[in-house]
Amino acid sequence: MSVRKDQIRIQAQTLFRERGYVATSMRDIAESLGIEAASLYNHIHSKEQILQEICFRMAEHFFAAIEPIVKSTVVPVEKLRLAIEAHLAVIAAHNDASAVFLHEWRHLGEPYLSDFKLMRNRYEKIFRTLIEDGIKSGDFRDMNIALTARTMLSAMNWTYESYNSKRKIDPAETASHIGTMMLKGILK
Amino acid sequence: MSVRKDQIRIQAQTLFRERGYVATSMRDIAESLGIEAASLYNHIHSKEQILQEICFRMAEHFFAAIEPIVKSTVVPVEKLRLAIEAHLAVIAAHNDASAVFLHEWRHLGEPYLSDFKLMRNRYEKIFRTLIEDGIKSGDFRDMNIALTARTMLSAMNWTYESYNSKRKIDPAETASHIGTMMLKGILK
DNA sequence: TTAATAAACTAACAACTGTTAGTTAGCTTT
DNA sequence: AAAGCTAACTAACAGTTGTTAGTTTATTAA
Repeated sequence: MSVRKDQIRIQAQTLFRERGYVATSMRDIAESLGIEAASLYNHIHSKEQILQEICFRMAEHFFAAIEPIVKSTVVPVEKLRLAIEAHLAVIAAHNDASAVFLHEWRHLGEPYLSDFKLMRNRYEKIFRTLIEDGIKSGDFRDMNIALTARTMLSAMNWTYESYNSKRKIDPAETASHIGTMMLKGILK
Repeated sequence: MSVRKDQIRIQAQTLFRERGYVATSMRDIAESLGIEAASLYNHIHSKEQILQEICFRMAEHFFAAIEPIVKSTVVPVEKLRLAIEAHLAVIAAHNDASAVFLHEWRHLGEPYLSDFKLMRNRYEKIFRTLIEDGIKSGDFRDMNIALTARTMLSAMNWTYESYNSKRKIDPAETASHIGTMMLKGILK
């Protein structure tokens, strides 16, 4: 909504990523914006609301990136490759927020925590289905689908770390390499 | 050393894993042992010392598991497969501690934080070398070694999650599947 | 029996936490 | 010029934090 609220969320993303949600105080966030902690409450309802918005906005980004690919008519192997690249592109585009999304969601209170878990499971299910389709088409080996999906997602979800350091990393090269590695890993 | 100190560390592992280091208070740890918070200080020096011991003990476990494999004379491909299985066996054997080791180390203070990062880099370097050897022997494709090592470790490091739920997961099957997936992913 | 030790206790501390209430200064709209 | 709104401020709150000091109790050693 307001521009100030966006600034708060962006500063919070950085701090939550660096120190973690619990170790970041409202006074830390305020200081990074050059205002007092109490002034934050002109723009947001609570500390947890900031976390909620970071987490659920990221969830939307991931779904938005992957849904057109799922609905497309390309062959299973290529569909999974595109999904991997889309997922990695979202992480590269929303670096700090991805770190918070991946590590700090457990500090959400109810009912947001349950909603979050449901959404995450729904997202993983998309990858499970893509893998299953590849098995049915005879391209992938017959394997433990849940285990494969979790392994693939974890092999991707560390990449936000690499966009922080001094070395300049090319997101496209990263995506290409991880995509190839994961696909070769499960092809017949 | 003392049995009570071990009990404190074990309870802390569970709580740190569930709620995170910062969100776990000394009173929480004390309560889980049926004593008062102040009584903990008869056995430990500080809250952070507990975290230090969890993290550095785990580091020792990982090195101890992998060093004999590195020193062995098996062929590069098999060496990497054994290293993957050893790494996954350590995680399976030290479930809660692995979660803390992987996620809470950043709350270490100096000089422990720097020491930890050095050790972790040294450990990753072992995997980088194993991959490099496989490239030199002509078994693995020529690829970004650092990127490959990080991807492999991340593909392994989520597995502590799976040993918590109601479903009974077989660590050996997990290790076998992830090992195969990673190796096929990088073989020529 | 006496002395020493280990491990618990109660009480308290200063600092910090998220948040609320009430106020003020500067724009914008009437 | 007057009124209203936005976004900052100061001050304070009740609760929690890690930790220390001093005391008590039970077990072990002399």
